[in-house]
Amino acid sequence: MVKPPHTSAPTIRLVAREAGVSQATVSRAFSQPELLAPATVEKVLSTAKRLGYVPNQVARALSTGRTHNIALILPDVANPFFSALMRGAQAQAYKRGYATFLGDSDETASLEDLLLDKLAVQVDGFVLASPRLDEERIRRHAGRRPLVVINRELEGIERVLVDTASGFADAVKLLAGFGHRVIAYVGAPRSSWSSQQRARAVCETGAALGLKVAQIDAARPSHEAGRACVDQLLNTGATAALAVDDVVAQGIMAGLADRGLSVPHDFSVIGCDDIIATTTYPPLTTVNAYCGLAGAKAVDLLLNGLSEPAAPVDTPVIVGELIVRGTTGPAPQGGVPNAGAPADRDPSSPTTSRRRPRRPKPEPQAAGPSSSRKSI
Amino acid sequence: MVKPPHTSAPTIRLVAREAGVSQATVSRAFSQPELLAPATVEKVLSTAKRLGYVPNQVARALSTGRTHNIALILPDVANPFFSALMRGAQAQAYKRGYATFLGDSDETASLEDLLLDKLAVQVDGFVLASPRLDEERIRRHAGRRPLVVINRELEGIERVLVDTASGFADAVKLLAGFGHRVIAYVGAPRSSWSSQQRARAVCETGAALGLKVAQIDAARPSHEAGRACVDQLLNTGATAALAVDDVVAQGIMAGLADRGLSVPHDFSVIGCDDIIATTTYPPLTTVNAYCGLAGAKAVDLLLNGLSEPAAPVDTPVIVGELIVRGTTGPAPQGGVPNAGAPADRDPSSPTTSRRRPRRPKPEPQAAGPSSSRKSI
DNA sequence: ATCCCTAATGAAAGCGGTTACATAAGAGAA
DNA sequence: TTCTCTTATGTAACCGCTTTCATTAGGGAT
Repeated sequence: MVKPPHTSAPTIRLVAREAGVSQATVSRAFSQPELLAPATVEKVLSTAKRLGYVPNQVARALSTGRTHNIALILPDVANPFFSALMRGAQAQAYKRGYATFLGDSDETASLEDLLLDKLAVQVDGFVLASPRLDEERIRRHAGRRPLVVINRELEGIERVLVDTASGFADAVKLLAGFGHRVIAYVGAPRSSWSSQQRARAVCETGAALGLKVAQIDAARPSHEAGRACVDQLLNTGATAALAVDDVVAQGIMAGLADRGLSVPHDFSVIGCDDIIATTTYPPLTTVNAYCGLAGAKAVDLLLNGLSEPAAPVDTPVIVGELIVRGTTGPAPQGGVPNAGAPADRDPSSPTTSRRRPRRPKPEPQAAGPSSSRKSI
Repeated sequence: MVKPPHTSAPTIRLVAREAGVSQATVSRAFSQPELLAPATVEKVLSTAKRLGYVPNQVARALSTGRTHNIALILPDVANPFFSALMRGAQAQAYKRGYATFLGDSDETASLEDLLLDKLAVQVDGFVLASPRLDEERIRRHAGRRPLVVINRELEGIERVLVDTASGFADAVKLLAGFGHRVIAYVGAPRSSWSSQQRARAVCETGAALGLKVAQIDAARPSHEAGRACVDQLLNTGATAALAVDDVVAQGIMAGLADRGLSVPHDFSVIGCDDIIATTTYPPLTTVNAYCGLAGAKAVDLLLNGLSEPAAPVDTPVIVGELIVRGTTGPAPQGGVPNAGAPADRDPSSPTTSRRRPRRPKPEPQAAGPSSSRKSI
């Protein structure tokens, strides 16, 4: 037997001997003190403290089958939506006495599968955010360990959904009120539950208000994709765009800037998630997706299910709200000004008739609780 | 004894019985097959496969003292520097067969301490990124479990450092070449090792080139802080700023925009980390800190140390390089134009003499491998 | 044929807890 | 007083796997 790498910690046996009680008593002093005489508990805990004893989670897990760990599996930690989600989830798990494994699937279904397999024995349950896995395999994993899914609808599997439909509907109304007649939705691939939901809300509300709605689906919802689709976007005749998320919205803003168009004077942009929205310039009008809350909720659901296995499947829905900031304004009279070719395609072209708009009024400090982005 | 929540997996005993061998043989078939006759290994593995047996990590950990887990403790997952770092670390750990716990200390030393305590028994070692903890406590934890620190110098403790000094020196040279005579460094609190290192590089190089260098220390390195310090920044007479990280740099850009100043025409800005640099507009000139690489290196160091405990303390240094993009340009003739008060302080003031600069030439597609920022 | 050595396997004692079951000591109730 | 029922604690059997030590069977060497 290989000795543990460092000085081995005091065990329950040592504490028992020192306190003059049995192992069982020490164990109970920690896990079920109500079974013991108060004086005994006191005695045990104090000697434990004196010796620096801490119950060994691994041993406890082996014996009880409860690890007090959960795992959070997500497609990409570097995506701020997921970072925020993770932050919320980890904090909530910690609060409830659970430690969190992180699994980054790098957007691939197979890696997701492997992570789920590998971590299964070490955790009491999983939170699976925006899974890339097919339904069948998700169900297989769910059959082995409790599992909560975020942003995917699977009948019979616990899930938390972020409902941004009403937020997007409000966003469309805002644009209609500003006089926009043609708007566009820039989405992710059709496989994304969230993107589909948002697209539907935009189309329906737009139709109800008599707007013309164009839809563009980016190959992947990235900054680059948002930036690249701007030509296509302008061709639709739209004067405003709603993006599937803030990152794409920011990309669209960059693309517009490339063409010398100013936001919101020449074009309005709305994002979703409210995660990098306050750091753009102008600050982005967006639909708050309460990412952190979604993570925390999922953890709660999972842990509640653990203590009450018979509980019925609950499906909390988080409703996102429109937050109006600086990237939305009146529709430009006469449509979008004839923008030059993008700068990087024609760097030598003279800067023609570029109007600098009146400065958008940035919502002063009331930009909502901005996520802290500190540095090293 | 409470039964494990779900269907219990087949154990080593079952496999042994089915294969007609002893437990020990099954165990060895998995961990030290070279001790067994090839035919036996074959027989055991095939019946194991048939039964769907997978060795239980928890039991293995209890018995061997090796968990095959590590923990990554960092101040804030939502900070893109740390998300990137985490991504690199987790991927590397996975490659080497280790699972990763995530601990977010929310920038507080005490929580960091608790996380280290709580996770200690479940992991073979820690990666501690930019710790907020005091040296004494770090050493205490390091005495209990192997521990690698990122971006902090502690004699005798393994660490990986990201050396951005030469990158910042190059950045100063770039600015000097552009004719800037007064520059400023906007840093984090003095407690940050990285910020100190960068400040020194800027001051020394600036002095060598005959530039005047101002230093501003933000209370926290956040977007808001960067934005808020712009007044102070302009008062120094500087025509260019180097920020401790990209987030602060982005904040500075927002603050300059508030005042109607354009980058890089009126003012040059340089960041650090290269993590959100390609998503700003114009794309940010920055010093690449190879965040992901730092995370991966730290994991390697940790795991190598685990297999060879006697190995000498190694201190890999990752050298960051200057990446020139669109936020740096020639110093404005006659200094920074007299900017109006920030928009949000005087929203009614007419937009006076605002010049729209010639469009900065954005480095076309060669903006480097942009981190993927996808959405749900 | 005898001895020694090696290779392959098994038996069983942990790893550090939890918990079913047994036991002992009081507290009421009859 | 005797019996039953709590209440507080101890004993010991696991949890699933690893590993030491013992055992057995061949395979040369002498």
